[in-house]
Amino acid sequence: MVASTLTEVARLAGVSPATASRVLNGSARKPGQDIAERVRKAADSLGYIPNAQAQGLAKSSSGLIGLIVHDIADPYFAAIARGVQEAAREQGRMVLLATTAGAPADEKEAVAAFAARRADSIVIAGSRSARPEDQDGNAELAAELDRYCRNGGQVAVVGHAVVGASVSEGYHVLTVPNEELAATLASELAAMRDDHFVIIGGPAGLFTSDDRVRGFQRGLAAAGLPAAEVIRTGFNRSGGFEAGVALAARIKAAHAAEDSGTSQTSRRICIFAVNDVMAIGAAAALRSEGLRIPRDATIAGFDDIETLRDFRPALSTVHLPLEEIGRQATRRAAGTADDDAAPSPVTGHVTLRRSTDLKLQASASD
Amino acid sequence: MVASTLTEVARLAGVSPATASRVLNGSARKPGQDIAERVRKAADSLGYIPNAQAQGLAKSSSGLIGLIVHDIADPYFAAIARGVQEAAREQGRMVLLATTAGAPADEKEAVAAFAARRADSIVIAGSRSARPEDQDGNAELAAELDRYCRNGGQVAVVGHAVVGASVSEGYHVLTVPNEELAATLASELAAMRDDHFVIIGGPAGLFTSDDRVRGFQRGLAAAGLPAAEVIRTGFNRSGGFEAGVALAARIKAAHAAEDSGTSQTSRRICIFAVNDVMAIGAAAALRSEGLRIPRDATIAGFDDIETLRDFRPALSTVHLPLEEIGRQATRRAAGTADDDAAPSPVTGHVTLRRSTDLKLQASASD
DNA sequence: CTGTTAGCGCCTTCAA
DNA sequence: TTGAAGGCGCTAACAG
Repeated sequence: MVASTLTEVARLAGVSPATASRVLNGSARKPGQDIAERVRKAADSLGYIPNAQAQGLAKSSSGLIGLIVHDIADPYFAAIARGVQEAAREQGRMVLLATTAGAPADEKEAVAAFAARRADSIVIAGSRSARPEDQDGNAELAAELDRYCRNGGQVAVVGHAVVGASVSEGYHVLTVPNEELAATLASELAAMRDDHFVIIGGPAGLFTSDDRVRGFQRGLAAAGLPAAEVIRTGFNRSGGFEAGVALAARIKAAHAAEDSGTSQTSRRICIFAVNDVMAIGAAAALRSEGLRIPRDATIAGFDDIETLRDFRPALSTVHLPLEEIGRQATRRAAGTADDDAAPSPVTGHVTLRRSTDLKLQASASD
Repeated sequence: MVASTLTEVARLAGVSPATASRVLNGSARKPGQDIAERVRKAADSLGYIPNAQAQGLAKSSSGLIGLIVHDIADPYFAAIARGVQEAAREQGRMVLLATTAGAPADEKEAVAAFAARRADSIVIAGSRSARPEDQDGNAELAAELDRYCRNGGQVAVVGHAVVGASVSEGYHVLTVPNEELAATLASELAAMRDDHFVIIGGPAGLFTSDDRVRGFQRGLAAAGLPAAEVIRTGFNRSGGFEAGVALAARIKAAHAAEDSGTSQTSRRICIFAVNDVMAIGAAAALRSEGLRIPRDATIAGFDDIETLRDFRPALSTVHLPLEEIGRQATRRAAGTADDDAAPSPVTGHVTLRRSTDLKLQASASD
């Protein structure tokens, strides 16, 4: 990587590097028109591009913002990433991407790498984990973040604070009302049916999942219903699919029992998958087993992933402003938002669609 | 951003910065065990993190790889990004993300920004455009890329070369057989039906779209069929939806004519949307107009987007190894792949599913 | 307003 | 093997 330098430009323009710097890159001082013109001409005749590394070194700031996600191909993270990217652009920064599959140890590495690059701020988008196997990783991550913040870095975490993180200057948490929204979803669903509820959750210890499970149970309780059974599985499409297979077997067994008169009319199952992708997986499983939604079972998800909106039957879910969350987190970490004191909170809303539509249960409607 | 420096570590360990550097960061020379130990201890007692900017400045290389996409939230790009990210990780590099909505002018900016950061290589994933309004932007982009390459940068472009780019050292194009695959798709579809074909394409001038349209027409011609009508619209879900609305009207009109005996039996329509997202949009439009697929019309897409696989009716499409494409491009740009001479080409394959299943046309099957 | 002088933190010859 | 010195490209004080 060889390129013309500021010094070369300056020489060609017959001025000092300092002057060239002043005209080419922002500075409080404004050089004379004639000189400025000369420098600018020299600059683009040489195709000069400032060396951001050198600038960063000199100013000790990089114009970089680090983004940590579990998986950039997951539509949930992709949507957040879009928001982050947008906000970064507004701030005139670039985003550095790191994917970690949710492993705190990897996240720690990513933070260290961002710190090494002197990223101005870091946005952590993936769900926090309190699983025992992540304990050590979490501690290291917390330590790394702490150091980063002490060195003047800004951090914004989506959802929950990093386990063990000591609150310090420059550490912001963008709370997502997962629990409340899940509770609302539960009560709206419970209000109009007599179903048997089952929750398909992620691994225990994953905050986002746990919150949603807890909230849903709370909503059920508030409606005077017993707690739902919780099936723990992977926090992704295939996890949902597996759980769906198991549930399908159960549903079919119940149908069979019912048909043979062995048991009284079995209650229908209403499935709550803690995210849309899992819900889609579960729905696919039911369908592959010959069951139909909402006829044989109803189902709801969480997130309201855009790409999944055209899925049929339309998935009942909880809308989350993913892109906005990304933007907010980024702004928060930039200190741009003075509203750090009273940050505009993230809000979502329950969106009931056909996948939980009772009126359709009688008729076969895929 | 204040952090402990190599000098501090060296002082604490009682050695020279040079030695500390040799211990902490890779070097040919290996310092003595005892000394090395001392340095390492000093380093992490101070929480030393090397300043990548300074390292980059000194070595003039950054460990950065720039990725340019239209929109990171688009599942097509998200999938490619995953591959890029993976390959970058293998190479021990980090990825810098830029989104441009496909505007060459923005892409030029992005390249300049990457160059400023001294990115080791750049991967451009978005479709190239030859639209008149992009002419100037393309020229600038080509110039910028050329300069970047001349300065030692490596560039890999997915699909087509940038319009006007003069082939230079370090400029790689990862060809995607869009045309061939589209032709194959057309012939496979044509082989088993007597439908009236309609193509929903992106704006004229978008290479990826144009290639697929051309290929499809070629396949039709090879099957002895007349060229299909092409509807030009946005290269995204809403473009597909709009086109779908128009087609739905036409289909319904034909049905009405048929019912009233005004016309003879109208032939069914087989829609080819140049990408999956557009196909889904079109399908949604038909559905919202009360039409069913494949009963009232069949439809096929292109890309085989993972998130869309659970869509019903399952979408016929052309599978593209998106993630692998991202990986390959990244490797190519790293010079890692000696196979630049005989690079393993990208291959895809036609995947026919229910959305074009003729046997289902008689029965209503969503 | 312009030029000069120091570094920013690190790597890399070159001597020792 | 280790240390000393110079420079990567730029900015920020300080003179003039």
